[in-house]
Amino acid sequence: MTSRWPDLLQEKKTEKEKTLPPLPDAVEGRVVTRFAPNPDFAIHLGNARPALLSYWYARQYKGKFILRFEDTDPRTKAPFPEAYLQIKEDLKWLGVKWDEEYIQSLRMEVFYNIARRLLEAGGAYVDTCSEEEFRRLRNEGRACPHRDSSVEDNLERFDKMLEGHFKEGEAVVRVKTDLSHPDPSVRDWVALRIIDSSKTPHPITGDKYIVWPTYNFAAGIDDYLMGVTHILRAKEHISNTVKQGFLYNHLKWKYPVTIHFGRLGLEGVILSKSKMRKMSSTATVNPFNDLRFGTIASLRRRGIRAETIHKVVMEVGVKPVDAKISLVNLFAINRSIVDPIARRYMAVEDPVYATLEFSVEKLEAHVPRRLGTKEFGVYELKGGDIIAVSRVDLNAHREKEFRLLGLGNFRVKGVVEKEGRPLIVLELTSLSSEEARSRELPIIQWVKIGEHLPGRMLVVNGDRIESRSILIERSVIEEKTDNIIQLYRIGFARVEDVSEEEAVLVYSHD
RNA sequence: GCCGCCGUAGUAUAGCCCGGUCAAGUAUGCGGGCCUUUCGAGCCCGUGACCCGGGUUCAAAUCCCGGCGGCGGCACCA
Repeated sequence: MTSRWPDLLQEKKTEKEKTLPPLPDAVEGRVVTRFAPNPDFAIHLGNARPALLSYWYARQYKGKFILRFEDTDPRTKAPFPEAYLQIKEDLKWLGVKWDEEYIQSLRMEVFYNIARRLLEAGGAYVDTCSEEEFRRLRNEGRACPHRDSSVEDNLERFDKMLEGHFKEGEAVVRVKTDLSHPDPSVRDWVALRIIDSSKTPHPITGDKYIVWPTYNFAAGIDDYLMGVTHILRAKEHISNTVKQGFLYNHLKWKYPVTIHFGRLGLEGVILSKSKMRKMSSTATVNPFNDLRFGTIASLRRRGIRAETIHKVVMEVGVKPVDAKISLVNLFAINRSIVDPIARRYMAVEDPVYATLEFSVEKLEAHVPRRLGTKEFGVYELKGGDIIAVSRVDLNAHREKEFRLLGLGNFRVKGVVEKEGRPLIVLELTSLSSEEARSRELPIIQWVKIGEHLPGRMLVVNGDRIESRSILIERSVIEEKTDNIIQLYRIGFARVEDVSEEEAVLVYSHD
């Protein structure tokens, strides 16, 4: 008994790090999970939850993880050809690796075969009632006349569906469930329907198929055929689990262990796929990473790191409650990750030009590049050199002394004209940073002309994206695309593109 | 029509399943202080909350009942 006490004490101390709870009925080496996105758009933060949790569990139990594209609606959720690739890229970026990959639109014969088996088993029927008629009967808990058709009739009419004898809406295959089920949407749900793919061709199979499985039919079948043992998905699928249960009973299959967790929302960005689709219809380059979107591609472009998304998803875990994270909190997590690694640069907006006046021959500036290191940007300044500062800073401190970061303390002495333009004259008062601190002088950043690079910084402002022009230290040229940097007194930004002529940045957060 | 979830500080949330360790944790905000080379970054300290009513219990944020309030999902989308 006494020997157990030290263990207990130690556990208390180390329990800070969140871990995933054990997966029910999981056997090491036998776990199979899947992520099954619809390629009608890129995935967003909400999708990262099932993707990461499914992948993490598969890995934790040394099992298998499957990526499956569920693209069986060319009509109302027409897949985006580019989305298949984008989703794979997003998953890779998130650190998710899949062992197998499937595309449901290439498995249509599989679905048709199971449909025949189901019809043969008497577990389904071809229904040619109108939608309204069926709905009326169903709401009263009554059977539609086709429910009692013979197996032969059903098979024959299913073949007619495949052969194109019916138009959209004229025939569906329904799974027999329970006409008195309290949830009307469960009653004899639709397994296959007709979509006229000559009107709305599928990006992969074109107009080859006109009978398409619904989500519940296709996903239910594939989960079984692919040997999925554990389904991790959001609560919105609870009623789908009930529906698929009837399918599994007809076919004498055992349903996988299912875990339903809450939805993960992000405030301050657009998460609605239909809205994003509409907005991106005019996109010229990449339709998926508009900075206002909550897609993984957009967050990434905005400088959010995969590790940040991992933390958020781990934090919300597999709990059934919905979670809504604010952009501010996402930024806070991201900042803690990015702050130690981001190099610092000075950049100014709306530049005002100034020349420095001092009595020594030259000045040397040391601009700290990286926290806690001896890495500096070093500048030598001689009389007559020109620097730029932000207009707002100059206006705010015109009357007072201020410190130019890494250089010295100055005050505005006057204005001279040079080549027809006004040039502010700044007079050195002291080099001492101690003095600046003790007198609480404001510190502002500056850029030496001649060692600068013009730049643009994209900033999300409400529902608009602004492009602000800046001058930035030329040494930013050493940064690579996707690096996160910090601009003094402005905030963190991601390097989108940098060349000899221009730096393009995307603003992340303070 | 049906199914389900949630109401914790200004905001977003943890804790609730397995009641006591919760005079309630974290982030952000706000107030104050600190920072060897200088930041709207960081660090430290402080501030501030369990929807209402009843019940069970020695003990309830946690269980039960009722009320009020907010939200989500399904139906030939996935």
